[in-house]
Amino acid sequence: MIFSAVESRRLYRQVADQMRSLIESGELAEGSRLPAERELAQMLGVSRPTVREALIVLEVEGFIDIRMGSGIYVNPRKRIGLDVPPDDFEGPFELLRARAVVECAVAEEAARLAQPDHVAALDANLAAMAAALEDRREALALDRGFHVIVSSIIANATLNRFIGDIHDMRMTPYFEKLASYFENGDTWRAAMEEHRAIRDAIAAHDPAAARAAMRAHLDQSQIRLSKSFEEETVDSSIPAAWRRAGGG
Amino acid sequence: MIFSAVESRRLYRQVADQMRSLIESGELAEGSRLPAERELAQMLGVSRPTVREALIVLEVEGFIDIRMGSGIYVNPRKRIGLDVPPDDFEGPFELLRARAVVECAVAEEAARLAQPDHVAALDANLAAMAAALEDRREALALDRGFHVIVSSIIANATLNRFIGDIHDMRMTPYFEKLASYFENGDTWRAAMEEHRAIRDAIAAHDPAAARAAMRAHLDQSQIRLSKSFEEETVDSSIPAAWRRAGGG
DNA sequence: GTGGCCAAGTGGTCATACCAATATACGTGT
DNA sequence: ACACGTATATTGGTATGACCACTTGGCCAC
Repeated sequence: MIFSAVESRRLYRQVADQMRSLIESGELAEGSRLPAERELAQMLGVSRPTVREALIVLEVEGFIDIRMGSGIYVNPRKRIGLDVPPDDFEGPFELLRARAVVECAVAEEAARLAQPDHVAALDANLAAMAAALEDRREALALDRGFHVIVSSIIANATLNRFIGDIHDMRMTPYFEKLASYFENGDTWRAAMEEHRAIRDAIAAHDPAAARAAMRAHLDQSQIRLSKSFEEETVDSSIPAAWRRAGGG
Repeated sequence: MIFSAVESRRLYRQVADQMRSLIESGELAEGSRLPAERELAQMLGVSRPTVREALIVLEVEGFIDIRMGSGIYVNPRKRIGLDVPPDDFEGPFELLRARAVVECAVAEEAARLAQPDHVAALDANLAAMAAALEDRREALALDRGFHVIVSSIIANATLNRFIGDIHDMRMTPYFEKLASYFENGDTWRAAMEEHRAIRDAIAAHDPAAARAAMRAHLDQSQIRLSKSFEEETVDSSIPAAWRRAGGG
């Protein structure tokens, strides 16, 4: 394959990922003590500062507890999930299904309540997207922004938070890596056109059309995602579990 | 004071705390670039490894973005605060509206996918509820359980988590106090009957009926909640803001 | 004007040394 | 024999300096 790990070049990240896997898989029992930093450095073939940086990552994420002068201990598994919920990990297909359920209903309601300034916000978002089709980071942020704006029309903090959280999951390293496979200027352009259809339905105060447009957008997103899996089925870096489900 | 900073003796933590404050207070604008690591080290009077460790903390926490060869940039402010949501506090009416949007769609989909064991789980929940109408804690837990079971029929972890989280909010002190005003054996009995209607519609694989039944249940819940406000309008412990909105 | 090349700047990694806090072993006193 | 305190080994914390890899932007050739 042409693409290599885009971001994981940073060594301390690789070390952190490796250790996190060991903890998540249970190979490192809860409460057990890890080897000393100097030993870990030798075992992993890296320098001690690199090991330290990796350990700090895991400490901030809550996986381990570093005690000065004593050692490094594996924390008991509690609710850690900031961006790494180990057990009930949610894959992209699952996310899209959840979005289909929630955001279709949201779009329907938004079409009823939309005010002119809401439509103006959507237009501004579309204009910005048109200028950022080739910038992955910017496009992703604007995509999130569009859906958050639609949600904000309902003016319900609970729904806003949920939809914001869902999109924040796409910013995690796992999804970033996955996204690098199938996101490009063309896919963003298609997504933008689907956004425009949603905007038009909302501006026309047509609930049924808004729901349909949102549904179409998320269906197309799933199709784009599926295609990327078909093209890259050999890549073992994508967890096989992600490919299950998806429904239709 | 007796307690001193027990933990912050670690220098890189102090540095991280200091920088985090600057970002949160807005003194470091979003998107702006920080000085180079070497300069920061000199400015703060610490070594470069210490600065790096502090920066890694902030990166994992999501405050900054470190780009190799380019620099360190302040991330746009997203939802970072997990335990301090005083601003966009969500009242019970807002919660019910969010539930109406999401759970109606969920019930509709659940009616399509329900299996016999799902219906059996709902029946077991109803039977337990019938025996716990006078036990507030137990009834509340069973109510949560019913809605989680309905959600679980769709087998989508994201939705399950969202609905579970929403119901968990009702366990907070604010809601507990509020609930004590209007929850009693009669209200729980009414809720149980509405649950039964939802169960019947799901068992009959009737999506439209399931949606309607869920809608009716949440509408009735809102009416029960409103009634409690009418009766207790003198109680200042209930934030006035909660009374706004609610729709219908 | 355009394109490619190169060099300055920046984060990433390494090696080593020493300091500070903790844990353990040992020896002394009771 | 037991309790306590000190000495020492172990381990994390910080510092210094060097070099590598990547990004960026300007310069130069075309």
